[in-house]
Amino acid sequence: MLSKHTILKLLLQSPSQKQPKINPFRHLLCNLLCTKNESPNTTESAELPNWLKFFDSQNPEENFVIPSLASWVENHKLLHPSEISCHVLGEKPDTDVDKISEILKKRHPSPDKVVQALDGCSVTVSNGLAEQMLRRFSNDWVPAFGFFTWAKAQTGYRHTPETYNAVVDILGKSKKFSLMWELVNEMYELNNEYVTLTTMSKVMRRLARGGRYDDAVETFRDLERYDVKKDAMAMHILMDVLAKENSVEHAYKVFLEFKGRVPLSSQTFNVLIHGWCKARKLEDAQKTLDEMKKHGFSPDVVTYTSFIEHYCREKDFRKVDDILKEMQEKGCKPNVVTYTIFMHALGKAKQINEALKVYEKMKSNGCLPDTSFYSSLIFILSQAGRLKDANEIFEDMKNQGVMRDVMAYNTMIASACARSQEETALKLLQQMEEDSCKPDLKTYAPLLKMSCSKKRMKLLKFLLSHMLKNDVSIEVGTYALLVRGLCKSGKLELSCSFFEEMVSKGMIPKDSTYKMLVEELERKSLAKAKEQIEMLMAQAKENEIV
DNA sequence: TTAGGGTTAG
Repeated sequence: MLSKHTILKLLLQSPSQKQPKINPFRHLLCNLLCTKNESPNTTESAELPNWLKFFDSQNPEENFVIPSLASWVENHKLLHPSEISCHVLGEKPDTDVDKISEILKKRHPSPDKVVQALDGCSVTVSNGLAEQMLRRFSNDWVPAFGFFTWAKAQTGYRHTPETYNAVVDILGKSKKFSLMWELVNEMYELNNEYVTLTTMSKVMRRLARGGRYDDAVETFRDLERYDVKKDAMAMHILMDVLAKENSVEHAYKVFLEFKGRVPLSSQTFNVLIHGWCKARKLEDAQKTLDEMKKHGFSPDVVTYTSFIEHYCREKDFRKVDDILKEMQEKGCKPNVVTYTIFMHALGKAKQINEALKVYEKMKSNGCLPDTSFYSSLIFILSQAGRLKDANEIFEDMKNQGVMRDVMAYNTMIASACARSQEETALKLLQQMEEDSCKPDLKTYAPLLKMSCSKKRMKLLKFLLSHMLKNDVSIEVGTYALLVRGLCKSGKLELSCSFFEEMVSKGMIPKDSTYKMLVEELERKSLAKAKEQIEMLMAQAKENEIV
C-alpha cells in the first residue's frame, strides 16, 4: 500500500517533457488528497499507477474530458501546485532553487568559474531541482552548463537522460556544437541507453537551425553509432527538421538517398509537400504530390491542408474554396486544423465576417473547435477591435470544456497591453497562475513593452522577477525589446545595462537595436556611455566569429 | 514524433 506522501510525490512528478506543466488531472487528485485530508483507502492506492497512466494518456486539451473537471475545479478550492509540494510534502519552499539562482545570475565568464562559485554551496541536488534550473537558464549556456557540470560531481546525484538531453539542447541552441557532441558521447559512454532518438532529434534540429544542414544529415547517417535506429520515424524527423529550418531541398535529398531503404508512407510525402509549400515552391509541391500518387498514396487531409495554407498565405481565397470543394468530392473531410488556418488567414486579411462564416461552417459540419482554434478566433477578433466578442469567446471556452492555454491567455494579455490596460493584463496573468497555465516569453513581451513605454519601472522589476520565478529564460528578442523600449522612454542607463547583460551572455544585438541606442546616447551627449556601448558591440561581434 | 500560433518598428 502506498503512503499518502508517496502518492502525492507520484502525482507531482511531471510525467514527461511533453507535459511540462502539471496535468490538470494530477493537479485535481492532489487537491482532493490534500484538502480532504483523508488517507486514501487501499483499493484506490493500488489502482493509482493505472489511474496515472490513464490521466497521462489523456490530452488535457481534448474536449470530452474537461466539463466534469471544470466543475470540480470550481467546487474545490484548488491549491497551486507549488503550494502542494511545499506544504504537504514538507519541502522547503524554493530556497535551494533561489540559492543556486543567485549564484548563477552573477555573470561568470566560463562554466568552470560557475562550478567554482557553486562549490561549497550546501544544496542537495535532486532531479527536479536540476530540471528546474536548466529550464530557468535555458537561454544561458554558461550558467546552465556550469551548473550541470557541478551537479554531476555531487555525491549521490546522477543526471537522468532528460537532464542530459536538456543540456544537449541548450548547447545546441547557443551553437556550442563541439561541446554538444562531447556531451552526447559522454552520455553514450555512461550508459548506452541514454542516447535516444529524442537526443538525436535535438542535435539534428539545432544543427539545422544553425544552417549546418549537411551536418544534420550526417548525424542521421551515423545514428547507429549511438544505437539509435535509422527507421522511418527518424527519417521523418530529419526531413521535417530540414524543411522547417528552411531547407526543404536538403529534405528532398534525404528522401532520394533513403527512399529505397526505409518504408515510405503518406507522411513522408506530406512532410515534403508541407516544406515546399512553406518555401513557396508550389511547382515542387505539385511534383511531390504526383510522386506520392505514383507510390500509391492518396492525398489526405494533411496534404490538402498544406496546400490550403499555401493559398492562404497568398491570400488567394478562391483557390482555397476550390481545394475545399475538391476535398468534398473526394470524401476527405476538413478538420479543425484546416478550418483554423482558413479562418485565421481571413481574419488577418481583415475579412472578419468571412472568417466568422468559416466558424459557422465548421460548426455546421460537426467539427468541434479546440484550444488552438479558439485562440485564433480570439486573436482575429481582438485584431478587428471586437474586444467584447473576444472576451466572450474567452469566457465561453470554460463552459465549452476547452482548456485555456498559454496562447489564449497571451492573446488576451497582448490585447489588454495594446490598449494600455495594465490592470486587466495583470489580472489575466494572475488568473493564468490560478489556472496552473505556465506563462512563456510571449506572455511577458507585451507586458514588458507596456511597462517600458509607460515608464513603470516598478512593474518592470516585478515582471522580471515573475519571469524568473516561472523559469522563463530571457533571450535575444526580449533583450532587444527592453533596450529599445527603455531607450525610447529615456531610461538610458537601464537600457545600457540590459545591452551589457545581453552581450555578456554571448548574444549579439541587432544592428538596429545598437544604432538606436548609440544615436540616443549621442543626442544626449553621453560620450562615455556611448563609447562603452560601442566597445561592447565590437566585443559581441568578435565573439561571434570565434 | 506529417498540417494551425500572431511584427519588434510609426
